[in-house]
Amino acid sequence: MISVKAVASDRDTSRPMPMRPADLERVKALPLFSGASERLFRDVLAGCFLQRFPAGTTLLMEGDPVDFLYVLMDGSVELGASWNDKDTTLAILRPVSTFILAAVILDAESLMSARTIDRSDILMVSGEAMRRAAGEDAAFGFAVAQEMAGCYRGLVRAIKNQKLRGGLERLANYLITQRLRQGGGATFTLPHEKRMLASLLGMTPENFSRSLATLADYGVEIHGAEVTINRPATLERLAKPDPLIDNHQPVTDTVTGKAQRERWPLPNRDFRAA
Amino acid sequence: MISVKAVASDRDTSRPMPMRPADLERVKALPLFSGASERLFRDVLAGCFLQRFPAGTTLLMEGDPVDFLYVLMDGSVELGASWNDKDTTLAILRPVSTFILAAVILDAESLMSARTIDRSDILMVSGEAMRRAAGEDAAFGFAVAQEMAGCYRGLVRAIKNQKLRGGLERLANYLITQRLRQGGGATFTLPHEKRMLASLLGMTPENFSRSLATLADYGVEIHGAEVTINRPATLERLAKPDPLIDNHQPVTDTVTGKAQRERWPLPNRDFRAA
DNA sequence: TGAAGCGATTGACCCAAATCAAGGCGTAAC
DNA sequence: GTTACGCCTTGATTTGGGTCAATCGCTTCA
Repeated sequence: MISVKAVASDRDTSRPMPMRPADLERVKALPLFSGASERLFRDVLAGCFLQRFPAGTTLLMEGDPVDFLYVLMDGSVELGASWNDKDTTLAILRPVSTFILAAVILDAESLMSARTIDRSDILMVSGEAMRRAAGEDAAFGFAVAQEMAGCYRGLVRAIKNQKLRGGLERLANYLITQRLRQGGGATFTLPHEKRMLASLLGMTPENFSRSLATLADYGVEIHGAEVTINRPATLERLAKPDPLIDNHQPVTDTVTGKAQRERWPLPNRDFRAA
Repeated sequence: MISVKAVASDRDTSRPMPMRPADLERVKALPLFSGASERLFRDVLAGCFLQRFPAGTTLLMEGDPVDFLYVLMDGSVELGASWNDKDTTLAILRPVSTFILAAVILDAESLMSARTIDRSDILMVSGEAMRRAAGEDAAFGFAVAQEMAGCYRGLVRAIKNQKLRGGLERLANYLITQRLRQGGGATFTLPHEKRMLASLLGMTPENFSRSLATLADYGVEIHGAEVTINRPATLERLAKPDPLIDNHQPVTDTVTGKAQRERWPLPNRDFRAA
């Protein structure tokens, strides 16, 4: 549970934002929309709105009906779940990402909660418009199917990671993945609070801390959020990264969708529908 | 690892089967295909073939390229994964189910292995035909998206089950779910070997056995594969079933797709694209 | 400049689950 | 029948991870 300071300040209230042309371009660049015709794109985004939320805002609770597809334009969002007074982090999103697409497609209640981590700008797109467009436009329907397939495969990886590996191994692989995603240098920065990473990796903050300390034996130096991997080969011998669990694709400007991440590093057979 | 006795018998070799009209009807009844036109259905299934496999046949290994959508018509199939000499069961399928749809849609390698548990009849549909049809026919593309969304939500439930609950709780909820799926009577039958259920629930066979014994205190009687729940309320107090984790939908003849299961028990807002 | 609050760390302890080992039971092969 | 093998169960032990508690350090705010 992260509490949010209740400050009576304008900064901390959510509010509508003007939608700039640059924002539109970034949305259009998403694989989900990049194949759409100008007309379909306008139809789907008609009535959408961009909104700024303060850090710690609950966008959606588990079980809530889902009326919008959310697109994170700026900031970061945590997807989580809870049961019986326990809770866990299922994913941490960075721009530009869509979320709760599955619930939108099925017009179902959300199985996850969504909360802003930092102040975030979020585009909200009519779920009804999404469903209508996906059912009427073959190319768009296929793009939705591909995006869903990518999300599905991300979860398969997550379950394998969770069921087959121990905490230390999950952490080691997380660090290797982060290193690659941040350019591959020896030093990089943990992108979020350690407590949240612990929850994402399915461990307590205490064990996360202890596991980080253990990794010193494998050449991992920690100073605050700064991580230095001095002996990558040693760490990999422990982590045993596997392309069928870990998605080591570096983050680029041109590749942002879950489906795209899943297709890498395969050669691009005809990707979009002919 | 389940070893298969190598018996030099005709029964134990896979072989093509004639596709009966009744089989076609059962495939057509799947939500994935039920909205398709006769023409699209014929196009997609052109070149498909039905094949009978003996028990224990590996249909697909992790990392294999996926050329076909598989449809389990009869028998049962285990989807699994392994890493570092450990392995785990991700799902156990019963007819009529499709599998590895996500890999087909993205033309990607499989993240899971697939193995027959019993002798099984499996329909193999060209992945290329699936992708082409999904990209050309809006209704079919949307049906694929819905099916993927249903599969996705099934995995979200699985991760929540795994990360938020302990072994005993997972078992208790599994029993409650099985009871409902088998008609809701006090007594029902475990549908698979205990060792496989243990793997599905993320525990060792030893702990599975011990956990079953523990549940005697909660009114659960075990005789072989026969389970009797004498005090459902007591068991539920332990299990704390949650509609956002457990899918308690009873199995019916008319509802078979992953997407359909996810929509229940919501009222049917216009399901198929208008 | 404190004081409060929160995240991170560390240590002591406990519990759940994995491992190792042995034995029972049912089924299939000979 | 009898043997062999696989599955299941049960017990003893170990281990990974969770819980509880105390402390440190940083940031925020009065």
